[in-house]
Amino acid sequence: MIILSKLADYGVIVATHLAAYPARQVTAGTVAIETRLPQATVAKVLKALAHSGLVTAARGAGGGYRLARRATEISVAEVVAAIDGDIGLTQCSVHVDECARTTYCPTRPHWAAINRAVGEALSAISLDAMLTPAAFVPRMASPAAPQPDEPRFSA
Amino acid sequence: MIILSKLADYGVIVATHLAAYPARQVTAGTVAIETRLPQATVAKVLKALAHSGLVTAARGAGGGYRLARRATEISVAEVVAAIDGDIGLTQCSVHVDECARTTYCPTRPHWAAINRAVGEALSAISLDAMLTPAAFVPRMASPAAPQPDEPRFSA
DNA sequence: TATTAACGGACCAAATCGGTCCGATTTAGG
DNA sequence: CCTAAATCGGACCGATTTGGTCCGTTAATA
Repeated sequence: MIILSKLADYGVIVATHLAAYPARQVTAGTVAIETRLPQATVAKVLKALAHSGLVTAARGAGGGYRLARRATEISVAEVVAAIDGDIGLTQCSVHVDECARTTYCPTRPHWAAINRAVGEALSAISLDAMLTPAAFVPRMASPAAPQPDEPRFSA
Repeated sequence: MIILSKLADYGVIVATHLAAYPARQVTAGTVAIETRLPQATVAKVLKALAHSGLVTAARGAGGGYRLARRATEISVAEVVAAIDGDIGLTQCSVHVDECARTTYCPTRPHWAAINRAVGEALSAISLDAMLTPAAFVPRMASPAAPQPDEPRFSA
């Protein structure tokens, strides 16, 4: 299974690209070329980012986008949430009222702890951190060979 | 966005239900009734769990399913992976070869660290733990009011 | 006033997902 | 044996979501 939608993935790429040149104001078309992503899709992604306030948009000639905050102060979690919406593991996490099992489902309360962990993992890394070279990423390779029977969480 | 598919969610519910009566061998129909889930879907879920070796299946009259291991030794991560497949945040996490951006995409290596965190969160909790009362779930409620501008990771 | 570029939304094709159903196979019991 | 009970392994469909494109409108610059 893949957790992030393609759009959210693009969102992180685009936002990280903007973070690489903080002062510059760029058009959606330029970002598309530089990231080698389809331009119509990049425009859609930037619209979503602008709508959530992560980037500021300037219309008209000479307009374009730029980060609304410093790259150290925007987390991957925010970018993902801007495009895919608020993050929850299960149906009842996001749409609490629509779950008829609320009263008798024993597993439900336990998702909260896992949810926190996922959220914190996504919140802990900033766009600025995404720009640092891969060599500095902590524990990128598995310390030991993965157990064959264990589910894999690959890079 | 919702991370787990409905089927995977059902899988955890069903597996947890089996964990509640470790010695019993039950049919898919019985599990469906007791969990109040549609029986055809429960059958599908149990098939997937059996295929991955998490539960053992006995065919024929008097057959049914039971956990293959003790409830303390099966993690939520395994149940989810059995139904939704191996877990990865991005496309390039799961289908490494299909990503044309591999060579120049700066963000790619950084997903590994986040991936680990998500995987560990899902691996840390066992089916047995899912059965413990909600009052013992650590830090279920937020210690402080959530920041309005921060993405939410609700229960 | 013309050009540039974001905005807002509609729109479509494709893929995925939830859910059901059926024939084949296996086991237990009378 | 023969029948009933169950899983197994797929196929299958309808609904929803998703990825991606396009267009008219608005706003800003020169």
